[in-house]
Amino acid sequence: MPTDDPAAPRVPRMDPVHARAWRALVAVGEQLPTRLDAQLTNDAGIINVEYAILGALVSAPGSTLRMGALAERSLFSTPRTSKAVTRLQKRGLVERISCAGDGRAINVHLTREGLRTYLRATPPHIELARDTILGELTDEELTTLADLLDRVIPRLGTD
Amino acid sequence: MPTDDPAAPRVPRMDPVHARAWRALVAVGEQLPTRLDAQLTNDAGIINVEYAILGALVSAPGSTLRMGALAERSLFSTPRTSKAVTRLQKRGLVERISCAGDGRAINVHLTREGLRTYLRATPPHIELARDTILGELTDEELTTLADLLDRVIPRLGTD
DNA sequence: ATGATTTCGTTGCCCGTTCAACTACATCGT
DNA sequence: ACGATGTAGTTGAACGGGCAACGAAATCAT
Repeated sequence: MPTDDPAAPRVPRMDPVHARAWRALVAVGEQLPTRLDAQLTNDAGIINVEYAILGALVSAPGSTLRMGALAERSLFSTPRTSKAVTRLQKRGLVERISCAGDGRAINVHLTREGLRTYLRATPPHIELARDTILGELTDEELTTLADLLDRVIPRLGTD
Repeated sequence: MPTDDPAAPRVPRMDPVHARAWRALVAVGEQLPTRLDAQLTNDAGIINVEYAILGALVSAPGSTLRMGALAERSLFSTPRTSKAVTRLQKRGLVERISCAGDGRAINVHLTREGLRTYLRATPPHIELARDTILGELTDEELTTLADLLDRVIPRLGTD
């Protein structure tokens, strides 16, 4: 009795070891961003891109960063960053300042309100990370996980 | 000289060990879905949700699954699944069959074209997984990664 | 100098996702 | 039997992201 049931045809299958890791990564990819955005929206009315931008500005000298540096740091696309900055600017959390030296460049500067929002969003964000990551994993396991992921991630960005 | 530079105020910081793992997970969450969709669109004109749906149907008895089972299996929201099925149906890859026993339920059935598309999409998908995951990691490391992620993932869906 | 090329950033269009109604059917209680 | 509650699935509005086209300023070549 060969197993060539037409309803379950022989289909190319991933190696089980790979499949397990792959499924897990995809699950993270599908669920984590949604979860993050929901939490941040709830706590501070922003989403993850915006939080990342504010965070980058907070730890930048003069609370200011050029548009491109912002995008590069956060690994976000340029249009995505630009539009996020526009949203933040409309809410007064950030301001665009044209760069003296280079007419094309734009400096993004964190306002006091922006800092306030970031400070308000951060504690629950940290809590979420703890409750999600550390909840089940030891420090050693977290380090192992980070080590492994850090070797996978660079391969995601390129062809 | 206290380090209370107004431009770099004391801000709540995540534990470095956590921070590293967290950053890595978020990076996967931001980059992997985009990458997946791009690849699948290129190879078969579908996106990941749709590929997952086709895949679930392929390994379902009778190539048929109820709407809800489809959503639950893939961890996708119900509207998302419904709309994806609509798209697949418009392209003839899937058909809706009203359930005899329960007037509310809908059975989703894979067409021959749908199977063809799935079979066309799968090999490059596997290649992508190999080139992305296995590219740098040994089988043992992949197993470790999957073990760790499988303990994190359940915590993403709740609360 | 001036035209060609490259770089920085923005915008428009299209599409997919979410969230909150909403329809339709089933089921439960009495 | 019949109204109340619950469940399956769909739909409409708002919104964010990708891609490609664009404008504007700097740089380079001759």
